[in-house]
Amino acid sequence: MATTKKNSGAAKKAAPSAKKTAPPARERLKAVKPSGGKDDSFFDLVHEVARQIPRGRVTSYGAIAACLGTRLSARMVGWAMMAVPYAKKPVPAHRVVNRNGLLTGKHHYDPPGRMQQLLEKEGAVVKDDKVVDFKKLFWDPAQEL
DNA sequence: CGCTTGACTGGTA
DNA sequence: TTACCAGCCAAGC
Repeated sequence: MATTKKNSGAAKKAAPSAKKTAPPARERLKAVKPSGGKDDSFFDLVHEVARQIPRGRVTSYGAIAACLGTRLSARMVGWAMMAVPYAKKPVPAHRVVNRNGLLTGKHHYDPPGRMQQLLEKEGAVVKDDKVVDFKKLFWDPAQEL
């Protein structure tokens, strides 16, 4: 989104043309690499935390980032989420929403509405693409972990 | 080797 | 109240 000021006329390419961009070499590399369990990749870290999210519970990127010690790198968490589908283990990315409780990543799901469906199926109430009582359903990784 | 983009957040204007 | 700026890490071209 070119949040910064350097967005001027950078609207030439924008976003990878292919929705299913090639899986991050990082993820694939460790896949074949006998890491033994954990990786030094930031992605896996995020994936692990996200997997710890209880059913019917949601969390925010900042919470995960803070849990990892990189509160200022919430962006990376989002990037890691992009690699979720490429991750070896299933990651409930639908339980990860932004600090507003808005399903920002729903667009990345096969069907754009699947994220909401999953949340509703878990018992969460989603309205207008945002989690109702998000604060109540909020699950703090640092608190549980 | 360097710049841009990106599923974000928090603070300031 | 909403809008914009600045900071962080990583991958792609």
